[in-house]
Amino acid sequence: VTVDIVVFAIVDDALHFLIEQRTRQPARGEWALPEGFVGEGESLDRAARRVLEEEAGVGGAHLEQLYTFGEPGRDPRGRVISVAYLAVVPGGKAAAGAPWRPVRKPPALAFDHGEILQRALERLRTKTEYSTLPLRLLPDRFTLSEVQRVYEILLERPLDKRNFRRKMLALDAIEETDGLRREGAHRPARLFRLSAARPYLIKERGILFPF
Amino acid sequence: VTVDIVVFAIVDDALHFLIEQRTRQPARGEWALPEGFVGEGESLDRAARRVLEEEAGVGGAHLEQLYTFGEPGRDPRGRVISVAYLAVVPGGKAAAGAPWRPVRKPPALAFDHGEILQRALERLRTKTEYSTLPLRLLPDRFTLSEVQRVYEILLERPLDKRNFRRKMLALDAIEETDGLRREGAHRPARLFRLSAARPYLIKERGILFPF
DNA sequence: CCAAAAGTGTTGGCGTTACACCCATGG
DNA sequence: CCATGGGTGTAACGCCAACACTTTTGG
Repeated sequence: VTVDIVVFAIVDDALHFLIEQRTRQPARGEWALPEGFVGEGESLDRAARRVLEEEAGVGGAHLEQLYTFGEPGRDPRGRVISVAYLAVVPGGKAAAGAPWRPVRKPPALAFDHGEILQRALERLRTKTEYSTLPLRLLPDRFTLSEVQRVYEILLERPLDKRNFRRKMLALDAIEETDGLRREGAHRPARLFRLSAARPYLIKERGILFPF
Repeated sequence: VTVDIVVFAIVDDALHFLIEQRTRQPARGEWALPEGFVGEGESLDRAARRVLEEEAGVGGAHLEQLYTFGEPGRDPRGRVISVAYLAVVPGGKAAAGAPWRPVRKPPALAFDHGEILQRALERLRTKTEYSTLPLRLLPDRFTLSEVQRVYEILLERPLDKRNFRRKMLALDAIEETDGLRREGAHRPARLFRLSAARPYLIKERGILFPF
């Protein structure tokens, strides 16, 4: 049993994910998702967190279980069952030299990792619609315009500035700080942070039966 | 690695799930979810389907992966990782003598099966809001009132008849047949079936950004 | 003074909710 | 003829989407 992790970050105004070059057989030299065996006496969540930190060098990220892949032929080592995780890290922490790849044209990946990536993407995009998970892609302090840019990247369409701000603020997921960001020849932007009260919001109400 | 299955059905106008009495150690004699080891060369989905049919005697049900449980201490046999599945079967097929239990006051369950049940319930309720999964709880032919009753049981609140019918029909998930159900001293009810075109609908649009 | 991004309100339309009565049948 | 559940339409309201200009700063 292994854990595989799809780590997302925004790099250069585009959604990227993290890969590793495999150092051992099988698929030595090929690109793959960060992966590791689950240790004896180690929970799945802890294994995922460990792999994320050891293999990918990323700490404190949002991490959630995604799906479990267990097709018999998916790994040449024999029967390997892989519990896939989805991780989301702030763009700033994306180490400069790390092998981030754009999700728009991903490289060929070993095993069934391409399929895992697709499922992670689908989950991230779905959650963009009804949760504040995308806020995890932002650094500690951020402007509302940056939030909007992240949502636009994920949804792949432009959003109306006024409507976006009104809705985002109404969620109470972020709160003002007294900081300002000054950069460039224009009015400084108010800085926000995740609100302590409800840092991660999932809207429970659905589409079918709001009545 | 095992698969555990939470099988839901409507029995006596209440949501029930299926349990089994364990015939072997560990936890012999206790109640538990239908469970089985994943065979060599068997995919997880196929293992789940097999367990569902062999252990629970249910065929042709809707089946989907739910979550993977891997806490080190969850099974006294040692390290057992369990891929949990959610199954939904028509109420009619609920074998008369089968050990269905109401989800409202479930019996004590072995291992961490209580937790698995809770997560399955949460998923089913969430999907009730934005998909037509609940239609799988109905028999081959059904009336609109029966559909409404199922949704009311799952959501635990009454729904307006006219609004419900309008919305349900607008989804194109069910279609009229020319059959009627006559029972009791009142107007017969039109029978419907799952529509061939879109038997399982998930609304993609979310709450946050419909604009 | 100019360029560039930040910030701010209102209105029309559409979708949702609320609501009450007639229909068809069996006994 | 009466009891029972099946079946149907509309109007008011609230929410959402569309839309343009002023503010603040650096150069």
